[in-house]
Parts: sequence; structure tokens; C-alpha cells
Amino acid sequence: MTNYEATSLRDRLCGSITSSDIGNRLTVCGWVAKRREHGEHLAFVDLRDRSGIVQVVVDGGVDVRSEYVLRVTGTVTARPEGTVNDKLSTGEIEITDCVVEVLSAAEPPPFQLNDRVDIDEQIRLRYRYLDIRREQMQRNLRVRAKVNTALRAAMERQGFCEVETPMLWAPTPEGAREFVVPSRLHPGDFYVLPQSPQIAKQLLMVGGFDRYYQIARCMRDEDLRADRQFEFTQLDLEASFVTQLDIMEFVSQAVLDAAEAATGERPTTIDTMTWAEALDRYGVDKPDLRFGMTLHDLSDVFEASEVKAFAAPTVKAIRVPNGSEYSRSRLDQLTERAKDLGAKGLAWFRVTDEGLDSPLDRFLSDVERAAVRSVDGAQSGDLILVVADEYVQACKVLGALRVDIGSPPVSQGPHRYVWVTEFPMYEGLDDEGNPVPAHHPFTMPHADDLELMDTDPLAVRSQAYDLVLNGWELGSGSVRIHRADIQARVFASLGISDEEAESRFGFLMGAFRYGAPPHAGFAFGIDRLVAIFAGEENIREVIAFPKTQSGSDLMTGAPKAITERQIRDLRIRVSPKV
RNA sequence: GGACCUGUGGUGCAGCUCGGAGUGCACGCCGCCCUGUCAAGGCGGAGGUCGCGGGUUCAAAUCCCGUCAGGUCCGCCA
Repeated sequence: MTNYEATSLRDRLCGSITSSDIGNRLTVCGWVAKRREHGEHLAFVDLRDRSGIVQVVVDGGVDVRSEYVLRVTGTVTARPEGTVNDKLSTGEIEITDCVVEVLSAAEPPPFQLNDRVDIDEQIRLRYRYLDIRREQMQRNLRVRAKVNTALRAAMERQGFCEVETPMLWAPTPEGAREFVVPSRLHPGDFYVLPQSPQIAKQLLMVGGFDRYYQIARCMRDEDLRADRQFEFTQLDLEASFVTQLDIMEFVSQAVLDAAEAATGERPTTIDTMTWAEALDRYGVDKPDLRFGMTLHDLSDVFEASEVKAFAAPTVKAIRVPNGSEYSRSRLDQLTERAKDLGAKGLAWFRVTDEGLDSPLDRFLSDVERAAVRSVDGAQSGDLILVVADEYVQACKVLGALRVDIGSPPVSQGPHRYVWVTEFPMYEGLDDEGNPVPAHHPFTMPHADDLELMDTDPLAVRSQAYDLVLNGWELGSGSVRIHRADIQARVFASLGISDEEAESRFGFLMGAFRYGAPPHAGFAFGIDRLVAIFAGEENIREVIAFPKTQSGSDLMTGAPKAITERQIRDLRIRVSPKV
């Protein structure tokens, strides 16, 4: 029982009334969840508020219908022998001898608000204000609130100071596409909404706030996915006079506290592995440790192979337990998927008591056949999938197939946290041959790899690290560059001239000339964290008013045209729709 | 930008392969009956642009083309 039940209009929450209240006369408010009539002298009304349901016994003549808002004053009474409902927390009692006041009548809702059938998401989003009355959405959003509270408490306990940063920021054409806001007072110029408070928080470090945090909204105008909305919420933090290990400890404390608040259980461990290890064994930079099916290297076996399909620098394989049951069409689907992911093809081998069942089997040498047969301790009935390609490509394709095939539902399995460290500084070359930063250009290179900056930039590791939970990237962080000479070398390696750096990040470079402490930070997505805690595959389920995959809000109709007057004030011109 | 899946009374589905009257199921809604239900029950009733447009056909929810909306994914997300 909370202290927040009573108001001027009510005494208690519906779901909190128990047999210890029997005999008391009290008032509750709520929505009509269900009415069951038994003639003109008796009807049962299930009254629902955020806490649950209580049964109200009324005269059959009382005209209340689904989703009417009622204020009911009555006496808490033990239910008669044999009518106790043990499915309800309030199932031992009911409210009788009632005065019913209709606070608000209601039209029949467009869909039923119980959780018994799945409603099309389009309908749910159009009537989101009704959808969030449902128990599942109530629960999800309250888990989210608990997580936020736990995160704030953890950061405060660790001495962090909450600072708000601007929503209207300066364009920095780099990274994610920005949402643009035209300036009325400066016609022709624009603000952007922050894709993250990255630069602001580094300026806070220069400003002496040695431990900053914020529950920050971030906006990115990129295509949406199950785990990506235009706007999302991060726990953003940054600290001075720290190493990567300090940051990882701060974040671990916050996440573990949040987990405990949301699930009631505090995870005991967070694993750590390097990026190279994650790629090699799991084929991704966000490994899901809930299941095996790790990648096994067969490159040596096939180094001088006659099999043309395996003539590649790297040959890797995974074992699919009991996968030999897969139909030919399923195997064709997997092959298609592998090609979508950029592979040249996918080889499959059913493991049988007799040997291997595969179109490629007759091309294999005995040594090769034995190697495939024994991948990951394969048993009869398993399936071996093999991809041959450049190293990174082979790993990534097989890693994606591993997730497609083996990944349990979000709601299943343990919560396996893992830090992925030593990300590469660069993730490839752009069209002009310049390396592309894997994180952002303020990321500190690994101290041991500074010498490689000029000779072999793609081999340079960075002091960047991700936190991963069950195959979802929760967030990432890095040690930042605070020395002008190193920053200049990184910009040079990226092909960014001094002038360009000055015009893009001048205020940050300027700030760093006035005494920048060594600092590092992190940010992780609260939407994703809560979705996993809530057992939801999609972050829309933990967001009150989300957008569709095409970026529409089906409830408000956004995005919408603005008025001629607004356009004129902003001094912008809108091209006609094509 | 691309691939795939979905769209049928208010809601959830079946019908589509193999064209033949808007056919069916469950929930909801409206009316009547019912004093112990809680997925209440009984009787009766209303409710449809089969997403939209075009084509094929004697005939289209069903086949073909296009389009819109929603979803999953690839690209994209420093």
C-alpha cells in the first residue's frame, strides 16, 4: 500500500483493497472494465484503475457501460461462500451498497482493452491513449519509470551532477543525419536537434563539472527499426581524471541498479571481451551470450582446397544443433539471407550417421570432410553452415545467421551483459581513401597503437567500448582526446584540414586550449534497456507515443504541413509535393 | 533507395492455392430475459467501398499491374 492513493475524490486504489478492509466504507474511482448483468436487481461492475480491478455490486438498473469513468462509494464486503475469485488480488472482497457517480460517459472503445487478443499495432497507435490503459502498457511504462529513478539514484550516489544541455544546437555535418530547425530571428540559418549531447558534455568537463550525467533525449533523422526511433533517451555521462575502467564501473553500477529495480534480481557479472574476440567468435560487435553456436575457423583445413566455393582467405563454420531437419526451402532461405548480407554463397552440410549430406560433399577430401564433420563437436542430426570470404565478411555473415537461427525471444533466457572493448579506431576507407572513424573523431587511440596511425591506420585500436545485453547494443563510450597534438593527428588521418576542424568544431578546439582535463564518458539507450527488462522485442512497446517505421505519428498525424504564416515567418520556401 | 510479409463489419481471424450471390467463426455493440457472475449465460438484432486505382474475365475478396498504409530486414544509424 502506497501513501499516494487518497485524493479529494477517492480514498483508495481499486487493486489495493483487501480483506483487511472488510467493513469499511470507502470511495474509489476508475474505468468500467466489464459489466455482468443478472437482471434488474443485480449487476457486477469490474472497476479498473492503474492498480488493478475491484468488483462493484450494483443494482441492475444502473446504466454504466465499458470505459465509463465512475466514482463509487460503498462498503467493502467479504464475497459470499464459493464466489471468491483467486485470479484477482481483490478476489476475496467486493464493494456493495454502492452510490455510483458517473464522472464521464464513454463511447464503446474501438478495440477491447483486455490483453486477451493482440490488436493490430496500427489501431493501437491511432488510439494510443486507450492502448496505454491496458495492463501491459501500464506495466512497461512503469518499469521504465523505475529504471529512470534507479539510474538517477545510482548516478547521484556516485557523485555525478545532472546538467541539462540545449535542444537547439549548432549543425555539425558528421555522423547521423540531424533534424533541422529554421531560425526565425536569423532567416536562412538553422539550429539542429542534438543527435547526442556529445560536444556539450565535453565542454562541461572543460568547465570543471568532473562528473556529469543527464537523462537526455537524442534525435537522429535516420530510418527506423524495431530498436530505433527518431528520438530516443540515453543515460548520458562523462567524467574527468578517469580511465576507461572508471567509466565502466560507473555504468555497471547504474545498469545493475536499474536491472534490480526493474526485475527484482541483481545480475552478478558483466563479462568483458575485446572487439576482435567478439567478431571472431560471434561475428558481431554485440554478441548474444545467451546461446552457443560460436564461429569456428576452418581456414587452415581449406587453405589448399580443391573446392572452389571455399577458395577464400577465411573459411568459417557454425554448428546448428538439430539443424539437419531444415527443409530444402529453409536452407534456400538461409542462402538468400547470406547473399543479402553480402556473402557469395552459403554451404550447408547435414550431419548424419553415415557422414555428410550436402551437394558439396563429393568435392571434399577426407581431411576436409572430417573437419566439417567435427565442427563444434557436431552430432548426427546437426547442421553445419560454412561461409568462405574475406575475414571480416565471413565473420559478419555467419554471425548474422547465428543470430537469425539461434537467438531466443527477448523475454527468454538470462540477462547476459558484456563489455566489448578495444574497438578499432577506423572501420574502413571512404571513397577518397581516408579512414572512416568507427566512433567519433574525439576518440582516443589506444596508447600502444599511436605509432600505427600513419603506417597502418586500420589496425589502430581505440579506447572505445560498448555495453551489450543479449545481443542488443545498449550504448557506447570512449576515452576522449584532450591533447591538441593527438587531436591534430587524428584529424589529419581523417583528412580533415585545420581550417575544416576549426569551422566544424572550433568552439570545442577553442575550449581545449584553456585547460582540458583528461576525460571519458558513455551513453546508453534507456528504451532498449527497458524493452529487454519488459521482455519486449520492440522499443515502441516501452514508449508512450512512438512513431511508425515511416516516421508518422498515427495519433496526431505528424508530420504535417505548417501554415503559410509560419512559413513566411521562417523565411523558408517549400517545394511542391512531387 | 531495396527485399519480403500483412490489409475482409468496431476488434481478432478463416475464405484467396483451384474466380461463381459478402459465405463462416469468436469477441464487441444494440434490445429483451436472467439475484452470484468474474472469458457469466439465454434469445433476438444491427453492422461490409473485402485498403485504394486500373486490368483480365460472362463473372474478381480470390488472378495480373500499380499505389497507399502498417510490420520485419538490407542500405543508413560518426
